[in-house]
Amino acid sequence: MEQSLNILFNSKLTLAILSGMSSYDESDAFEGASLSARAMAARPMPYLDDLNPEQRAAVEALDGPVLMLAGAGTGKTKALTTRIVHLLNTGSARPNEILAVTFTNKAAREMKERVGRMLGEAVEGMPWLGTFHSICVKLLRRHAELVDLKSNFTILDTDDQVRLLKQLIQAAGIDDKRWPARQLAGIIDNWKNRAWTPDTVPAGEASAFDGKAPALYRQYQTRLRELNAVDFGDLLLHVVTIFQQHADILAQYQRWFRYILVDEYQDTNVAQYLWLRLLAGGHRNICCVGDDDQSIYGWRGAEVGNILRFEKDFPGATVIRLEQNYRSTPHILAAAGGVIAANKGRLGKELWTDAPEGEKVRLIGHWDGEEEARWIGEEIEAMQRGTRGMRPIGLDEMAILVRASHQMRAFEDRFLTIGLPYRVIGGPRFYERMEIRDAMAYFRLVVSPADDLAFERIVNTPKRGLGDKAQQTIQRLARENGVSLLDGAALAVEQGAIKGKGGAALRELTERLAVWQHLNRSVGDKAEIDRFREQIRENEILLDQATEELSNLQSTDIQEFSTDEEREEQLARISECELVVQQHRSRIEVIERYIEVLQGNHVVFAEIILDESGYTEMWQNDKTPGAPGRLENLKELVKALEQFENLGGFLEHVSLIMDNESEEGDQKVTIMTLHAAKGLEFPAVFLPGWEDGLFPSQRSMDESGLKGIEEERRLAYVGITRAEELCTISFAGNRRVYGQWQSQLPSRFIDELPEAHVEVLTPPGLYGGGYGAAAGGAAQSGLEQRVAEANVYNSPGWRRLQERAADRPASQPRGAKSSVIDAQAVSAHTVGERVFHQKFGYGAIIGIEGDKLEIDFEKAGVKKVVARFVMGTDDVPF
DNA sequence: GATTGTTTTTTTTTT
DNA sequence: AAAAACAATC
Repeated sequence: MEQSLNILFNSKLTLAILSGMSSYDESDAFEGASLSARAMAARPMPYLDDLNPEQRAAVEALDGPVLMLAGAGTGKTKALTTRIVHLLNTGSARPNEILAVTFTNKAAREMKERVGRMLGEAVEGMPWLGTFHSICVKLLRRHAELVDLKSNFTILDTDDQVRLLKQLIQAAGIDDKRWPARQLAGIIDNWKNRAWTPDTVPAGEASAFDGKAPALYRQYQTRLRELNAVDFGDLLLHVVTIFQQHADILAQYQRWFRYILVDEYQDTNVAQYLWLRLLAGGHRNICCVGDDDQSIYGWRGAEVGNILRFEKDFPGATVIRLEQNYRSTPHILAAAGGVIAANKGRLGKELWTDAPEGEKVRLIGHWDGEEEARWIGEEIEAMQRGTRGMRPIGLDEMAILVRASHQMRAFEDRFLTIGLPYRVIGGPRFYERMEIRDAMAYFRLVVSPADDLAFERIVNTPKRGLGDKAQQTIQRLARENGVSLLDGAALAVEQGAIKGKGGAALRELTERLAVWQHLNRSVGDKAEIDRFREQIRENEILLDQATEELSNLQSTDIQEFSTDEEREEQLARISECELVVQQHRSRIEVIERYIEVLQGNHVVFAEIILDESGYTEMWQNDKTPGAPGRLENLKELVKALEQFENLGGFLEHVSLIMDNESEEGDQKVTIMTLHAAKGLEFPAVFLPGWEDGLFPSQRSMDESGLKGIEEERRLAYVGITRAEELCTISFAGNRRVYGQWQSQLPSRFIDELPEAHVEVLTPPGLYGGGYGAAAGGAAQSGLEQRVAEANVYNSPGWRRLQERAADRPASQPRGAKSSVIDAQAVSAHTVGERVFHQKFGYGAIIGIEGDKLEIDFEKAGVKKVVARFVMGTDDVPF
């Protein structure tokens, strides 16, 4: 309803704008809406004075397609927010007619804040400023029925997805060991990113997963529909489908969103690109902001091609380059520029700055990863005090940016021992942690009883003695009766289909859930509250009676009883009575809490659910080291609830929020991945681990070849450009990989650093060691040579290690030394014999070790198995 | 079905 | 080296 009203209003405004767009002064032919537009147009635009000429051009080019190529630190967000303000201020659009998309919630939040600040809170929030995903949820809730969903669909995360796929894989009789669900989830995700439905997956791509992937994809989509659920990829894909199949709806939104702004355009995937192109198809008022040099999400479907192709997609587009950098020193920019110059097919930008020259980028090699961490720790402490005539730098102003999260450990270890405060950004997301997801599953089940996935997750968590068999019974009953799993469970309880402890526990669970669901429905119900109050009164009467009886009993002198028996009886009566009193008291307490819930206190509600389900207790009794932390997390979860209206609202928001709030406050060094650092800046940045295989990552090179290296190079560019004043790159000659020591070569990106902007430091402990970090690097020769001089490969220590390595024989194949023990003689099996194993199928014995057999299975590869789990076959060996 | 011991795998990056 | 997955045992 609200929508149609707005459209009515909107069409009036449209007329006004269409006629008056080119010159603001002519819109007075229209009254009503146009009046406000004109009034706004007359406002001064002080915000434009804060911009440089390019930024200003980008802000003022309101109509038609605009591509803003904004290098790192060039005031991109400023231009974008000012553009929104300008749109509003000129009366070109109302807040709800602007579609502004970002990739992360953080970026969306920041933009909202900045727009709000610039407008002085005059305009209420913009409903269509958000992430691709959050906007798609809104759209999809409105039109869910067009893709066979109900508008209260649930959003699955990766974990749910994988569990669902695992079921499908097993149901299809495929070995889920050889074809793990994770992998299939990745494949399907990829397809969805490219906007491929089960019907449009190209034949060439279909071969994955033994050629069964497309069929599984189709089944998965069917199953999702049955569950009334979508995954992340579906959010985009469904909306695109709706737009493609319903021209009227598309047209409505094309009119509705008068201006479209896109942040980080280089990160869009095909589905997002289609989505944007469809929406912008009418007026083409689309402004995309991005930097092809900062495209680092190719692995999750981002297409740099989208930004490279913009001018072809939108002919006549205005292209504006923001090249003046306000963040970094010239040396830092030049170093970054030197690295990125090696990439091909760039749109081309050259960053420049007015800032004073500052320090060169510093480069240092270390003996190993621990040494690197130690050095950086010392360096941070020195910089904190102020070193080499530089100002003291606060811990908050320093960051260590790593390629992969496992690199963080060395720094954490080191910083813990020297007591340097640090903060890790990234890591497992709060809402992905097991305990949080369990708790959320309980909440989901209370809000929507038909959520089968949530039910599956928590039936036996905490342990209720409901194993596979019991769960299959529930599944069967649910399927036979065409009801949800929860209802199926209720049926099972009624019919007594599950016996013993499990049955009793299941009864309690279903009853409890019924109570919670009732509470959830009755929030705000006055009559219900009165009913509970009545119950309290009843209990109070009973409590009074019991109390009185108790005091009577207690006032009787126990010595009055002549026999021991009588005395014992009396004592038993007293304790029974005490118990009754206690029971009434706690009942009253419980009901009081229920009343709080009914009065709308959903925080108490969450506590009740977690307590009564036994979930809190489960962790309290858990003695694994992680348990206290998990309880803390649960507390945090409950606290986070405070900010929402009710449980339902909380669940809705949380499904899309994947970034964990970083606790602010204390001075701490930040440790995070390069990916997480995009969009951030720090006065001092450390970039450790620049070694071939680690950075650029081996995997990236193996999987995507040259393209992979280019993306890694962009990652290097992102890393260097995070630094404002001081950037320190380092590498180690040796590093532990999977617990094995490996020697490393310096990253090829190091060779690409322009030597004029780099200072090579000498690591302490080499060349007879002991000089300060700043002592070395005076040679006149090329950078590469200087690196060679300074790095560990020329050091005596390095040679020593090489020699030692040569002495040691190459590592033996596992088990080789012990496989000849005489147990072979007593074994019932012989090497070469063909055998059968329940789980792994047929295979040939290739080694015998006591009662353990090493078998090369035909399907499962080489495994070690205990002999008694293997049956001989009559087949001739080999 | 849960607990214990053993083997295998993991290291990109995330809405 | 540590976590996860698995096999075997209780």
